[in-house]
Amino acid sequence: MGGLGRPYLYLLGSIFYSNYQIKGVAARGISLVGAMAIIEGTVERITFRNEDNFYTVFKLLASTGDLHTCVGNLPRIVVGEELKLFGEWTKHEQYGLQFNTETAIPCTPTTTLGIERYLGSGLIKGIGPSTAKKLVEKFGLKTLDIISNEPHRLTEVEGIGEKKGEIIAKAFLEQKDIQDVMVFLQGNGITPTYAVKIFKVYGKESVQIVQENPYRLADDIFGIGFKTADTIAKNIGFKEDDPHRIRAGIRYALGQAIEQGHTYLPDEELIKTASELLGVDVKKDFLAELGKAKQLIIEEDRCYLPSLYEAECNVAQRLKELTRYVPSLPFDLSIESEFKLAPEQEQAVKAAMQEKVLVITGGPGTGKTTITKVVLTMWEKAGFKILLGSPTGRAAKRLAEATGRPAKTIHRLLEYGFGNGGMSFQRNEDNRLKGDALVLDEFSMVDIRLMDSLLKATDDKMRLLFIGDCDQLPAVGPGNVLKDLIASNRIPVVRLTKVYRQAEQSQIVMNAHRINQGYFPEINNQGDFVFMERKEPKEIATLILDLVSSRLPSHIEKRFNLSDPLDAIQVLTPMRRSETGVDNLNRLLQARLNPAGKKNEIQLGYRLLREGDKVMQIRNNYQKDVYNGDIGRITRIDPEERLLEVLYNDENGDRLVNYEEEEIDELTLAYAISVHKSQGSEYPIVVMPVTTQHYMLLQRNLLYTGITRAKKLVILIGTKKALFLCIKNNKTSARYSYLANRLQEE
DNA sequence: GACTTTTT
Repeated sequence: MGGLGRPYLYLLGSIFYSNYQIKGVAARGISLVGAMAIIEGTVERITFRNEDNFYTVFKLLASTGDLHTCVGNLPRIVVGEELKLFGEWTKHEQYGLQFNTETAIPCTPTTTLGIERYLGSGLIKGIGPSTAKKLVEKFGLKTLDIISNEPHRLTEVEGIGEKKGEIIAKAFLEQKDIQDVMVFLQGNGITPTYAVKIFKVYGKESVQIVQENPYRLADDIFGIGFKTADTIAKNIGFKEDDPHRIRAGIRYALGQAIEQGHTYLPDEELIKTASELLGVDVKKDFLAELGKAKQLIIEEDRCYLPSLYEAECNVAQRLKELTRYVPSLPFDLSIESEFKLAPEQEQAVKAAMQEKVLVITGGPGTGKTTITKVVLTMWEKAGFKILLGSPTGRAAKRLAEATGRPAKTIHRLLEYGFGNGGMSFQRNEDNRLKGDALVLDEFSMVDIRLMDSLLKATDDKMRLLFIGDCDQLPAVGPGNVLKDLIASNRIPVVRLTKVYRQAEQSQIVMNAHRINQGYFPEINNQGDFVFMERKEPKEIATLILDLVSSRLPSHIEKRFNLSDPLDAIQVLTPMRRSETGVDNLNRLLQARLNPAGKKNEIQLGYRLLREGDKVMQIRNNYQKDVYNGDIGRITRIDPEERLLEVLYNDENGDRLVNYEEEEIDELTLAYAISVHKSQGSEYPIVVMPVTTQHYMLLQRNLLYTGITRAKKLVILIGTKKALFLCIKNNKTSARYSYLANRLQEE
């Protein structure tokens, strides 16, 4: 049974026992013993159904006359259908005795009533309840035989002409096709959900297509990747060195590289990773072959997926086009004096007046916001219509607050939405953005694809101002856009180095700079930068708990004049899993800081939320005006109504936001959050583990981003070795990208 | 040693 996934079989409107079905049932017979039970009956009522995952709660009227509550993931179910269910009885806390269905096989209806209900269920196009009634009145128990074997006799029924008879017979046969396909697919390790998706795309050719080249599934079916396709291929007897497998594997390897941030891979490296991945020696000829088939773009030794090659070339070409046109505005000294600019900042504003495309980069506290405000004021004075955007919802909100002007996410700016048969940007080369200038903040988070979309939608005459911190974490998506623009030396750049916001003697700032330059931070634990040595992950977690629950809070009021420790202290950690990861720390911190008691709670899946919990919104919600990364406190949970209320505190003061049950998955515990999530936010005090447990994520810019989130105090806990590894690992800047070179090409 | 995550 290996590789078959869940022992799960469901036949769509099965009437015929085809070969596939017999094989399928026989194969599963082994597992239908022991704890498994079998019940049979008619579907009486569907109580609940989720069309996304086919989770269904229904009542089954058994032949004994009992009415059973049954649950399970059934891709297709209709009232009146007779089903044989394989599964086990379970006891649900709230709903009592239930039959948990693993496998459901529709039975051929055995009574005239069953046949009538089955045919009239809507399962077969062209037959409704009244036609079903007439058919059964005429043919009785033989109705189904006649539809499939003697369809011409259907005209004997009053009201059914030749045409309608044909439609009915055809729809009935289609059901049989679906059934065959479903049985074949499910028999080869494909879950019912995907079997339905596959059938929707390939129709009755599904079996043939999958048998010929299961790797096509990875291209054609959303949600099926190389791994699943490979499992299916194995099941139906594909060899490890099958050319289909190798070609698909090469593209998968390239896809993996893209997930790591590369825009291309050099051919040698692609061959090496593909060979390792497939467990087969991949010959270089395959690359050339894929190149010929346009499934790969090969430029010298660089191998690209076509979409990324286009994106990278277009970004370079578009930037060259846009910079060709050079406008100039006078630099207005009267505004400058209002804002009191330092020389470096003045230079940045001047550049923004003169350049068509400009990059301003600098760390926290170097005055990026001030500069932005001055530039906006001056541009507005010149009568410019200005667009403001950020890669994330939260950053857009902050930009709007900081500048007092509307700002949107880049996605909203480009009107991401349904069109052209799918989700896409409605602002594009055919429908460009209107305006004189576009200002983008947190530009380090923009990847090559988004940059491509953005430049396509940018009007030729529009000025572009990109603002970001090139030492922060790179974009999640592929490319190194900000760093490449800077490295190319073809785009005007202003680098802000002087820190104005934090006191010069701040060790946070000083050490952030040291780390950036690859030096070990100065640690004397006298100032605002503290390192506490702990080796074992357990010790680290314990120390974090102690610090956050008792040791720090007693200091907070005296030293920092902060009242609420929960607001003031933020635990940051590089990853989700592991003992010192987000999930575990949240569990521990919730138990310590907000233990169970008289407070109301709500349990959703594995997540437990309690009144008083510190939570974070993890999706933009424009109706509620809360954004991915916003942190608040649960003030009330109504377990009866399954409602929840969160208090957010932002520039506009306190604000209560209500969540209904189905919206609660937009929230997660936020006692500890990932460093990635913290990007763009600042906290008075940051506590962060630095341990070799997080080996893969010990990166310089991750450490840099983490510590620069702290305004007053940062406490690192872990080993000097881990800290050292972090600082030495500058690999993220070594993403394969050719954008800088393309910008330099004439 | 295998990890982070944006957008609608």
